[in-house]
This record gives sequence, structure tokens and C-alpha cells, in this order.
Amino acid sequence: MKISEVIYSLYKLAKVGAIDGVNISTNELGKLLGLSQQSASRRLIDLEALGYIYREIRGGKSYVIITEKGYNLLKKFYLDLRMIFEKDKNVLFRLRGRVFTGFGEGAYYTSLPGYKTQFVQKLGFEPYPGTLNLRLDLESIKMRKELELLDGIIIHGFEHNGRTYGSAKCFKALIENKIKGAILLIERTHYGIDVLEVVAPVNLRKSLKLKDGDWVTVTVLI
Amino acid sequence: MKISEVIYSLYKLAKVGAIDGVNISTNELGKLLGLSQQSASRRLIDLEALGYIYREIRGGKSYVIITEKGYNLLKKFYLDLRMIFEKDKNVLFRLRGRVFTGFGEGAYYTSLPGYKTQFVQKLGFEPYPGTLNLRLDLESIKMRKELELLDGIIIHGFEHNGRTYGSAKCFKALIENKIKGAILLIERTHYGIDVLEVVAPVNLRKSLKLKDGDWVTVTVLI
DNA sequence: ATTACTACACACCGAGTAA
DNA sequence: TTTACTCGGTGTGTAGTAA
Repeated sequence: MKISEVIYSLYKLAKVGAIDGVNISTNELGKLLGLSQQSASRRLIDLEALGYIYREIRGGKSYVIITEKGYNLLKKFYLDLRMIFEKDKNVLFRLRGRVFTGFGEGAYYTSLPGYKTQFVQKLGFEPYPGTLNLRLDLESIKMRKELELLDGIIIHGFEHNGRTYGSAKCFKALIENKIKGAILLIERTHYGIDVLEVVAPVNLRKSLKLKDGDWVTVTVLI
Repeated sequence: MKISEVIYSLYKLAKVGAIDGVNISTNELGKLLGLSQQSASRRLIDLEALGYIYREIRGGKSYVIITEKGYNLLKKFYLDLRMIFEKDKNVLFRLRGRVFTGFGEGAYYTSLPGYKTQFVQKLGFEPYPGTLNLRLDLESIKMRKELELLDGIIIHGFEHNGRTYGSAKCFKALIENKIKGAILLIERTHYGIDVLEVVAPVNLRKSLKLKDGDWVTVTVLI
């Protein structure tokens, strides 16, 4: 059996739920694969013999579940295709969260020369003293976790008068499709992973007329 | 030629750069595909005849570039796999666009019984008569193009009094993280691809206090 | 070195059919 | 209804070879 047929069959099976297990007749499968009932039956037999699926008869129909071997084969294809299609695209996340008032320390940190000079040099703007705090929605928290894994712009920590100041990872971002700024993933933050801190050259609260509870969209540019 | 072979061949070709164009001998391609030189040669001839690749001889070798038809086929395969593997992330895309006033025909179409009953049945709500028109930003237009390739919820066209009404593809969506509705990709629309039409059970302009030029974020859900 | 034709072999598909 | 066997036709791959 050709590898292309294995992949195509696993793909069609996965599409109807065979990763978690699916009850399907060979007739139905045949239609999905563009084959006769007889050929679909043989296809299942072959896939099972090769270890790509597990199969049994349940209620007269075939119950099919893709094995780990089959899952890994299909996933490798998926990841290859992702490389192909997402390679030279500005990978983009769009996070969304509600404004809230934080501890007010953002203003202190962003005005420290040890950080400020790095911001100017690496982000191209002098940050307005203070960060905009957003409490992210569920999907944005997932995206934030992916951002943690990515290489961003590193703002290095430093030591001053015996006190250490932690480092942060930044990504350039567009706030509300209007204002260029950056998001900060701060190493040692007092906030949880559901909080995102945003900096910009201007006072975001004022410029965008924001008040606590307002939703803000941040487009991360990579 | 079987579709599975077409996809597999395009995948291997894309992997070595055939989306942008690649110089490859039939011998090399044969090795990639697990075929003889002769079969690889025939494979290229067949793919070209079917319109999936463009091909010419350059410097003694075959220069191969995947056509739009081939690209779309492979991309659909990729997006399907993404749906399969990323289904636990239930956000597909986050589109963003500015409100504008359209021709006002949305109200007419959404109130037609031929469409309305399908909306209720397939989307689970009766649409407020009228659509919200959004002019998308650049990144959202790219996302919209990807949505065109995906399987969505199909609203079928129909004929009434000798006039035909086109079909549309829908995706459930969350507008401004607040209101459940759907986006419409209309088959025969008067607008360009930079326009997205949004429906919801309520008057979105009123509920979200929107006016022309306001930015709106639409989260497309699986 | 290339591509790609012709000829032939065989793997694969579907019809018929059994269970 | 199912699944899945046998068997015959054919699509697809390869070898040989030309250009």
C-alpha cells in the first residue's frame, strides 16, 4: 500500500473523528475515499495490518480508531505543511483583554534608565511611563502561552544599588489597530498568566479613551 | 490520477520549494516520491495536464511551479489538518475591520424565508434583519482567504419566482467578545474580498453602539 | 547528463457473491 | 442491512531506449 494512500485514508478518517474513534460502514468510508464498499473494506484491513488503525465490528459497522503510529504519521504531515504555509508569513496573534488598574508600578519600571534605554534601542520608542494592564480572555491566554515559547525581543535585567531588576521579553504590537507599541512578558511579575502588560510611546488610556472593563485588541507582529 | 497521489506529489514538491518555483530533475523527484525517473517524469506530465503545476525545461532540468489550483488544493488539505489537530483551540481566526454602511440589501436577504429558515436551523438563531459590514484590515483579508477554503456551514441558494438566490458559507463567531453571531461568505456578493458581512440575533450597531469607522473584532469559532 | 516514449507486468479496484 | 472473499480487467509503475 502506497504511503500517499495511507495518509489520505488517515486524513479522511481523522476528519470524521477516527482520532477519538468513529463508527463507520465500509460503504460510507468508500464514498469518502472515492472507492467501492469492497475496496474500502480492504483498505481498513490493510491499514490495520500496517498498524495505522485499530478496528473492530460494533453494531454491524466498523469501529475505527487511529493508533499512535497513524496519528504520528498524519501529524508529521501536518507539521511539514505548517512549515510550508506559515514559513514566510508574519505569524500573527490577536489577543484580547479587558483593561484593569494594576499596582501602578509600571510607571516606575518603565522610567528606570536601565530599562528605558533598552526600550528606545530595541523597540524604537521611549515608553510612556506606565503600562496598560489587560486581563486576557481564555483564547488569548492560550496564545500568550505560545508566545512564551517564541523568541522575542529581550530586555535584559540588571543590578543597581544591590537590587536586581528582572528581564522581560517583548513583541512589537499594534493596539486597537491604531497605536504602535509592544507587549511585555515579564519574567518576575506579580500578575498571573492571564495578564498582559502593554507599553506604547503615548498614554494608551488617554489616547484610546479607555476605562476599566473596556475590551482592547492587541495585534502581535513577529 | 488519484487525488491522494496529487496531494502527495504537491506536498513533496512544495517541500522543496515548488510554491515559489524549483529546478529539479525527474530523477531527484523520483527519489522524493519513491518512484523511478520515468514515473516521476510521467507524474509531472500528468500534474501539468491536470493544471496543478506549471512546468518547463530549464538548464536541462525540469523547472516546476505549483499553480494556484495546486496551491489551493494543498492548502485546503493543510487547513483541514489544522482543524483536526488544533480543534481544542476553538478559535480559528480573529478578524478585524471597520464598520461601514453598505447598500442596505442585507436586511432584505436576511428576512427572506428561504434564507431565514436555514439560519435558524443551522446557526441556531433568527438573524436580525440586516448585516453589519466590515472593511477588513490587511491581515484579516489573508485570514478571510483561508476561510474561503475551509468547510463552513453552508446556506444553500434557491430559486423563487424565476429569480435565483445564491448560496453562502457561514462560520459561527463572537463579535467584540460579547455577542454570538456568524460571519457570511457570500457566493455572489457586490462587495470585494476586503468586506465581511456579519449577522447576529440582535442589531449589532445598536447593541455595541457602533458607528461608521469604528473597529470591530470578530472571533471565528469552530 | 537530461526528458519521455513504448511495451509489458502487476497491483489495485470493483463486480459478483457469500456469510 | 453489514463485512469481506475471489477473480478478472485496467490503471500505474518500471525497463529499455530514443532524442
